Amino acid sequence: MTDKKENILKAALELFANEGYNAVSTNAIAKKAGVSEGLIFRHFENKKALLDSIMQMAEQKINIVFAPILFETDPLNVIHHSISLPFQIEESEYDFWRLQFKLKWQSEYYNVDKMKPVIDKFIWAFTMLGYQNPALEATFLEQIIETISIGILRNGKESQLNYQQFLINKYQ
Amino acid sequence: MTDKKENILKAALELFANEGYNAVSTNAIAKKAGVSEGLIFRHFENKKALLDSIMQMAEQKINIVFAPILFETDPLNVIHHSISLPFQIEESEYDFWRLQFKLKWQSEYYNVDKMKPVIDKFIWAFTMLGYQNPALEATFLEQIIETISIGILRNGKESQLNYQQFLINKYQ
DNA sequence: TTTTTTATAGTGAGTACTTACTTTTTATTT
DNA sequence: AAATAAAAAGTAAGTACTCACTATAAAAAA
Repeated sequence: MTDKKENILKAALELFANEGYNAVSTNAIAKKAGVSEGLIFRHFENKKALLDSIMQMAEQKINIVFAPILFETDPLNVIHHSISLPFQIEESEYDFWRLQFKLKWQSEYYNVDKMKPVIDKFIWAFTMLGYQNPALEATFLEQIIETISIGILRNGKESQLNYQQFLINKYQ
Repeated sequence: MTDKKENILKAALELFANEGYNAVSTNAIAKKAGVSEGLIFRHFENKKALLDSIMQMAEQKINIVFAPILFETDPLNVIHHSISLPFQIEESEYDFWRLQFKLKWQSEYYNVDKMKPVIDKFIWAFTMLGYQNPALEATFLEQIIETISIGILRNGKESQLNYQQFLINKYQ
């Protein structure tokens, strides 16, 4: 991948994440990336394909982030690790995640199955720990993690630290 | 308010909620509302003011929906009633709420204080019930309610019914 | 009551400008 | 010189918004 292509992807990510896909023009992306507008269309078929390319990278990142949980063998660790996960996101990747949550509200990008392996792991963990309703506990935990992530993206990690401890105590 | 003005508001709400503000043209709104494009700008200063008008109506609805909770005198009822609240949303109002959640990701519309009175009521309830950390429990509950609401808007009420019972059992 | 005035509601073609995308021209590498 | 990469210029279809004008209806004056 050429430098300029990477610049385009980076610029597009930042703009899409903060302003929204429709609000950002290809001209604005080109300017931010320091390239001509035409170059965008040499590297990507159209504006939509540029977004798709970003989202594909996102899916890889999601897999990497959740991989340690899938390999975790201690059920309680699965839960505690999951709660702590959002706090390990680097600030440089916030745009990435902001875009994910934004696009969750654009139906064509909402993909339920993306989290399936993680939820299955949660169900396994809650079963092992003898919880009454592992399936519901699992989706509950998933949503809690999402909520913390949103809180961090909006108000920073510090704002959610108490919350992290509070939740870890809940799951003992 | 004239019929046509109401048509414009209705059409704009539906389109904004499903496609997103920037993705919808005033031309599309006019066509859906069955009016001339010019009429939109007679009734509203600009496209943004049309959205503002919709959001103002939304704020009123939010107040009405949460009012019963603020007047509730039994702390456990506050919690149970809150969990059940999302299930009382009528299907005809889904667009309304979808737009709310969508715009939460557009910073200028995100208003923390909107829910302040409700959270204060939650804190009061958890304090009365002798919980160790009422403030954190309150934001936790708020986020749970938001999560259920999102689930309902995405997958319908039925999909969240088990969840409702599960949560009410959690708070006994 | 009839006529006149004034305000409001509504239209649809036109405005300047922006959009995503294409074609042509220029620079750089092999 | 040939091939590739990038920039610049261009295009046609939209975009939000305006404007001159008409239709309706309420208020005021006769």
